[in-house]
Amino acid sequence: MANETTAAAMRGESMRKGPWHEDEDERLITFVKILGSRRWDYVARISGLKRSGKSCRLRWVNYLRPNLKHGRISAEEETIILKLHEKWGNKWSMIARRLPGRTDNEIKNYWRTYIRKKAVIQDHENFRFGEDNDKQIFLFQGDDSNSYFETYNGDNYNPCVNISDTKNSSYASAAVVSDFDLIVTSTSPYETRLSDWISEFQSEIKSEEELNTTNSCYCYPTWFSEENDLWGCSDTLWNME
DNA sequence: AAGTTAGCCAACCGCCACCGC
DNA sequence: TGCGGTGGCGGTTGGCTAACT
Repeated sequence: MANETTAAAMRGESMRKGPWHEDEDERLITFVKILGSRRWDYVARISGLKRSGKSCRLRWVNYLRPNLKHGRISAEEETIILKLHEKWGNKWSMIARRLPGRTDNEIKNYWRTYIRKKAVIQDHENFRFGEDNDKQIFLFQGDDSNSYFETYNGDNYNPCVNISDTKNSSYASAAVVSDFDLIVTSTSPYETRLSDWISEFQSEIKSEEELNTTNSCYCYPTWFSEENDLWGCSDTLWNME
């Protein structure tokens, strides 16, 4: 761990990092056959690989272990992943145990690249109008140039308000928001991404405001007010409880 | 043909739980 | 009982490559 590396450094060893070479793989396989796939620190030391035990374990589990399947996830596997994720959430190792030959890392990567993307697209295709003040609301602009808001319930973003529908809105209009699409759907911790986004959004909006373009429209969610402003990052947007 | 962007995936990092001393 | 070492896990990063402009 930090300490594994530190310990190695204290022994005067420099740890290798980065991609594994073929000869390292061969050596690791040999020593795992002899010593077993348990005491990784021991395997790392005895084998003479200048890798941490953790790194050895990871390489073995994700790449060298026998009976690993490499290649595309099948439709059946995808179905299983979807079902189990729905049931267990991001318990990648649990899900992986139900998919022989697949690693948690592989499933995690797959989820991030394919399934999530699909889910987002599906959301957008099926988006329905509605309003739910108990949820957090975010501004989007889709491909079809319809701006709308989405709610976040802790797991998903669900479209809810078409802001072009001014009759229905407690949202004031003032300036156009350009080219926003799927801004809040990324997978990093929510607050971090959101605050990054807010910063970018803020500068973009402000510059647009300075231009004072016609055909423009700011859209404020219901919790927005002079005292409680979006850019001041106050209150409900960051309060997920 | 060269530069840029997006997608993919291997590997790393940080946290936590467990275990033995 | 507390502490250090270790393994496991989920989140994140960075590099490679293919696709696009």
